[in-house]
Amino acid sequence: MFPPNFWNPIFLNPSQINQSINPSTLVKKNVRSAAGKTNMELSSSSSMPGPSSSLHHSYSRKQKSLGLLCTNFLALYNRHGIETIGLDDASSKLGVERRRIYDIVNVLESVGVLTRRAKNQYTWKGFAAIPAALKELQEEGAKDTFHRFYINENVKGSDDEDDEEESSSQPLSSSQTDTSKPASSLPDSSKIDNRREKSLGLLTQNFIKLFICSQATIISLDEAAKLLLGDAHNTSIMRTKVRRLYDIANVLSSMNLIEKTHTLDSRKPAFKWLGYNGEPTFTLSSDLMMQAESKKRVFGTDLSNVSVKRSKTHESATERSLKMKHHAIAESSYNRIFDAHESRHGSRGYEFGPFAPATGTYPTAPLEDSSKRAFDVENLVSDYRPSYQNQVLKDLFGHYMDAWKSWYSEVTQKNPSQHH
DNA sequence: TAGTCCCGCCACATG
DNA sequence: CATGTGGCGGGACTA
Repeated sequence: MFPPNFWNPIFLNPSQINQSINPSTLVKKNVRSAAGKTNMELSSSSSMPGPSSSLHHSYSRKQKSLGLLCTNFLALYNRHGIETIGLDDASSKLGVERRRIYDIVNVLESVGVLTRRAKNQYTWKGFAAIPAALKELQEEGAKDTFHRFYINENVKGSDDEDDEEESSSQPLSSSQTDTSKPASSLPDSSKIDNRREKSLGLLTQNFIKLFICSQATIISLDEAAKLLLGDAHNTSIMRTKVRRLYDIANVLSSMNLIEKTHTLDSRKPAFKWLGYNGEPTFTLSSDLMMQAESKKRVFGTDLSNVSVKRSKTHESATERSLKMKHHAIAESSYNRIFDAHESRHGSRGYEFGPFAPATGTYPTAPLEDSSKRAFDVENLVSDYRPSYQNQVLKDLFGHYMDAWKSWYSEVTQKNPSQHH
């Protein structure tokens, strides 16, 4: 093993974050052959490790995950004083290609955390903007066609797309968007937004609506993909859609808006909607978080997991129709959300290596008590509280640095050979 | 093996 | 035409 997030800015002092981190020193940059294939071994030479040469500890997919990147992005910008974010700045500070920044920014924007101001430039709105954004999405979903997703589960003859995005601008989209079809090229006309229809941002909003506008609390990505697509789609489309949903899920997870679990009935992996609980939560150790912050939350009772009804499939879908508005999804399932689970593999899978807190759990979200009932949109809005984050973060960084240092020295001593 | 999802080519949008 | 965006899906990595 090696320092898990070695290059991860989160383990650096905020002040150090400014000097860009350059992962490529650790991981070899991929090279694409002319043929377009990638050759990703790390390597230092042409020696090539077989595909399975696991040993190259120097590379860990996890460390490059979109979720982690998002966490770092948030750590970097979610604090006072930030009002503008430059893509190049983010890209260099986080040490990733700009392409990745777009992924993050697009979903963050769809939830209101960011707003595009100009080319290469985004305005930081902060988590405070989430409640309003969610509320809007909910209303939007409630009124428009969205419900039909729940009404007829299979088959859909005409699809339509629902959506439309932020601000309720147009009444009903109408017309276009039908060409959903296959290869048929499209009749020029309004196809321009064909692209927009498939954007990560819109997908994100629709994905969220799935939770927000229904009583479903847990949805698997496959279900989501089916719902979001008209359905009945060939595997290829589905596959692509699911890939995208993974991307989205990763960033939403790092924001703690959702969390990974699995469907009750089936063992299939799925995501649970957590909603906005008031704080960003960079998912650092809860102990630290708690101690840093005069602790206030108490572990709730845990209890079985989840209530809920899966969305789709039979009647559950039918009945509920779309009256979402308030239904308290909250009730039952809310407390355990932040406690119970998570302990297993770090929540969302990030690894904090030695930082595993004393308790051995990696928490996700400490947040304040108001966390539990997170779902009444109305309350959400009022629930927001300015963050106390700066101080906390500062403390946390200190802790992490210390932990890292000792851990690292320990490891290197045992294993002098591994540097990097 | 099934589930994840990184990575970067390249089409499209904009400047 | 150059640069900014970002859809897309191959296939590597993981559990």
